[in-house]
Amino acid sequence: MTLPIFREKSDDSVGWGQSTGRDSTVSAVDRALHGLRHMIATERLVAGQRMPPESELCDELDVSRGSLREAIRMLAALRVIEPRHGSGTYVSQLRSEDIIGSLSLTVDLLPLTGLLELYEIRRVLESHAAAQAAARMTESGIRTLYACIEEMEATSDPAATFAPNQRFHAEIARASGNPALEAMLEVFRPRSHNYQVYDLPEGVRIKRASDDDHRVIAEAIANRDPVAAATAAAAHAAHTEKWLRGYLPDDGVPPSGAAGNSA
Amino acid sequence: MTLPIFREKSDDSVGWGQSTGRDSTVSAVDRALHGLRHMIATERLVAGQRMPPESELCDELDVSRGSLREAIRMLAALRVIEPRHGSGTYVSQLRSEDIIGSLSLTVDLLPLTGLLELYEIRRVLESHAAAQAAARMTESGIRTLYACIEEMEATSDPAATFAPNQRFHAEIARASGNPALEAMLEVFRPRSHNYQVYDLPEGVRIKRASDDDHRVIAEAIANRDPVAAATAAAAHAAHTEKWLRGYLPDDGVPPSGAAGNSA
DNA sequence: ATCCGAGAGTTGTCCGATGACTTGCGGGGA
DNA sequence: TCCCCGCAAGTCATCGGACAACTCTCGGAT
Repeated sequence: MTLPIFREKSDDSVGWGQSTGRDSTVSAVDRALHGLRHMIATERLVAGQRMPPESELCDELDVSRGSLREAIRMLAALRVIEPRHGSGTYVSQLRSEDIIGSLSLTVDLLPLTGLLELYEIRRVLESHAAAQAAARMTESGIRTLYACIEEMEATSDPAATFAPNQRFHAEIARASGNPALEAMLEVFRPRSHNYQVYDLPEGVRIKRASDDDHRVIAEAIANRDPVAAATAAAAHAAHTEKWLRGYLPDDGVPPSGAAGNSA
Repeated sequence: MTLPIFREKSDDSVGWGQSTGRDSTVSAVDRALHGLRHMIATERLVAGQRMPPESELCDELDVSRGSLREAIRMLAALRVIEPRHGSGTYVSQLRSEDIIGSLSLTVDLLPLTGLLELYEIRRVLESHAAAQAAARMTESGIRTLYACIEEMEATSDPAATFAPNQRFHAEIARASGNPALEAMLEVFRPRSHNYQVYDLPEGVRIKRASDDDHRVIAEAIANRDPVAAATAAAAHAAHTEKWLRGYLPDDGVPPSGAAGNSA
């Protein structure tokens, strides 16, 4: 691997490690964080490798063990490293899906307005994934899609539709062949169920519309028609987005009568 | 005080630990992490609010101060909370662009194969943003685009093209009107410069092709033609992706079956 | 050859103390 | 009266040490 001309950015990560220039403007945790990150960026530590023990890292980075551990936890939250009790701290595989998966803890905390911004992204990506799936999905995958559809249509219980709905979309995402895309759609999707649109007064109508959407998507994929699949998936995501937007005026109140939508 | 602790496991505690599922005993840091997250999710702490001091949180969550601080750092790395020295720890604004921006520290660490997976996503999103920009960008924004283009074309120094290139794409992203989309493109973009494609033997040709791409994109946006803008932006991203892919096959191992990865 | 226990190595957790920074309050001077 | 300054309380930042919990290897016993 001589090729990757790896240019470590010179933003604020120069001269880490020497205690003489202990810049008072940089906190100890930042020193440890950037120091560890630098070790990985420069491939001194490679994916899957066990890192030196905390005591050595403390010595090299010139921070206390407490500060070092806080930096370690930050990188662990970002799925860059993975501490194992009693064994050591390991660099993760650094796969794109892992990195993106680090958002799973936080998207649930977004207010509805921020969530809707993510839904525009989701709509575009879901559409793209469906197009790819139309070209790549296996026959057995397509059969799985229809199995999910039938399972969803067989019940009107919102809780029972959750799992097959997840599987349906996950199957399409996986067929896209891009793990990063799959992970991103996975992160964005589950939140749509925190607001339980099926419990609205129009729940029955909404569920039927959703079922119809799923059939159209599956048909397009089965017909190997990427454009139709993309269109259908975008429409489906747009529907969800529209229903969700109904929650905007007052939080938690169904928008039957008090819908003062401004968008 | 002596609360029996929150035991509502079956609510929203999914997808955060991919380990082999040993949840019989929960570590102290996990208790603190989920406790804090739960306070925010249930809106006991709202965006922008100052959190209780660490001593109180330690008492309530029943963890030591060290473990609590590690949990705090994890949420801080995810941009959910923000500690301020001497003042207190505050819940962030919880905007989608903040959450997505937490990836900025990690994308630089991805190996090239993972980066290429992100580039497929980037291509789709850049295309969408360009289409939106064609419909929404102001006249002054369009003038800025051309100013960036001229600045880029005026030099052949890779370092000098970096800034205007950033501004060009950032302007289009901002014109999309979606802060989350803007942040995501911002996260994905800068990495393209860590591999300095302009320093390749074909650098001159590549740069000219890139300049041409930028002109086509700007023309389409100026003509208020979303479809043309989307196409041009997708083509531009695809070009970058192709050049970057040139770094891939480098090896001491013969590329049998293209690394087995289902592209 | 297999099983198992001891021991070294490593991370997890807690405690106490001190430094650094912010903020608000009140005193002193113009 | 008004403004500036300094003090003090509150809070986070950092350090050092100690012990517990866990993993893994190695050597002995069966």
